[in-house]
Parts: sequence; structure tokens; C-alpha cells
Amino acid sequence: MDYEYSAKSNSIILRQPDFDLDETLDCGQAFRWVKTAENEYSGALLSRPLVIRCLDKADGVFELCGTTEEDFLGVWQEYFDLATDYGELKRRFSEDETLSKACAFAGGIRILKQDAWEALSSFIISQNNNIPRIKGIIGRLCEHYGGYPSIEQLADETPESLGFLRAGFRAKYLTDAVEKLRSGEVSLDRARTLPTDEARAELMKIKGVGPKVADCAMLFGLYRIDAFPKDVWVKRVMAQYYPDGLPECVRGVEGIAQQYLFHYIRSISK
DNA sequence: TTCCAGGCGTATC
DNA sequence: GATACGCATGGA
Repeated sequence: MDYEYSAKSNSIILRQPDFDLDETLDCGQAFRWVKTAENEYSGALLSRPLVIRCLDKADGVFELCGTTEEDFLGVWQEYFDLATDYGELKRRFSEDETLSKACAFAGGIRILKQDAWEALSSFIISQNNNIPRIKGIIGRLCEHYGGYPSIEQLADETPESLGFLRAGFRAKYLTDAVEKLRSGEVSLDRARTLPTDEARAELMKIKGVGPKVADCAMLFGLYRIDAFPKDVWVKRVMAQYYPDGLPECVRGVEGIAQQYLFHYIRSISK
């Protein structure tokens, strides 16, 4: 990894190929990044804020503002999945025609390794909903709590008390998740160590968590890159391009292929 | 007005 | 196991 830390400005200069801010931060895998200027986003992991700016698109140069070297190495390096070679993955995917087009279309997508609770709760909110409204609900949640609320912070909430979110029927799913995670009936740490199928079943004990939400929570929150969330868009891709199933080249990294395909089909459908 | 959105619970067969 | 329908909300 190629980076320099400036103690004077408390920022990191990072050289990173295969990384586009719009394609990664505004593609519907995380909902709290705000585009604050051209080539600049402001966001957070839990309550740790960050401004990230692209200084040179062609050469892949980024500035991460307001972060110590310790935070960069301990938090953001993992969050932006900097240790994974996406160039190598894209070469692997290039043997499939549709994936090849998808990677060429948005080659700067990366998987964000998010907090497990934030990913799970965000995708509970996402069901039968559109991305602008998901962002609105999560924005009201964070505004109310001064940051993304922990499971414990939500302990006393009821579907009624969460009415300010305007989350509709999803409010009762959030409180069920909080209840089952607090009681230990469901455990994210347990899910972390279980095989993918059993982890999915563990998460699906929560009301409002079906196969798709569970797969998103696993892919973005537990970094199970073999999870392949099938939403309405990916179902369209499957019906149109892969009626006989996914190609061999995505085996084991289905979740990463899913992100390229999701972005591609949404873009060409507009 | 109707349709749709990073689905799921429930009823029914 | 598969299929049909309702669900809160808000933008197109």
C-alpha cells in the first residue's frame, strides 16, 4: 500500500488504483456518505468521521482528511478494503462478457467493510424502499442520536417511538433486531464465525430479515464475499444474462461480482 | 392516479 | 416449495 502521512495537516495521501469515490460511496452499499464537493465525500464509520477527497482521478491519488496514521492503518485501510487487489479480480471477471462490460463501466467499485450492526440495520431499512428514502431514514436516525446509534442506545425504542424516522412498517423490524441482539437470541459475533449458510439462518431469526437483507448484512457487515444478495435489480441481471446461473469465474467472490452487476444493470436501465 | 423502490411475513395450495 | 398479496412512505 502506497501512502504518506502528514502530521502537520493530520491527513493521509493515498495512491490507490481501482478506486472511484462516486462508484464506491454512492452506489447503495453504504448510506451515510455525503458528496460535499466534486471529488469529495464526508462520512463516518460508527462515530469516527472522515473527509475523503480525490486529488487525481487518472493516477488514483486520494487525501483522507482528519485522520491519524494509527486510524488509517487500524480503521480506514480495512474499511476501504485496501488490501484486496481489485485489478486482479477484474481480470478474473473479464472472461465473462457481461461482467467484463460491468467492470469496464464502473471499475472503481470497492466493497466497504462496514460495521456489522450498521450494515444489518441499514439493509433492514432498505427493503422495498428506494435509495434516496433509505438515506433519509438513516439520516434522521443519526441526527436524532448524534451519530449512528448502537444496539444499546436503541434498547428502549418501540415502533411507535421510532415514528420520527418515517420508516413505515420497517420500524418494528428494527426493534425486533435490537431485542434479539440484546437478549443474545441472535449474535453477530456468532454469525461472524459460522459457515455462510448457517450465518444467514442466524440473521434470518430476526423479523424483517430475509435472504436478501441477510446476504447484504453478511457481505457489507461481515465481509462474506461469497454472499450474493439478490435484489430486484440483480434478479433482472440473472434473468437476462445468467438464466443458467453465475459463471465459474465468480466462485468464492460472488459478492464482489454482485456489486459490479448491480451498478451496471441500474445504469443501463436508466 | 398508479406504479415502483437494494423484500419480507403471512396465508393458501 | 411455490405463488399471491399487503405493507408505510414518498417520488416519478
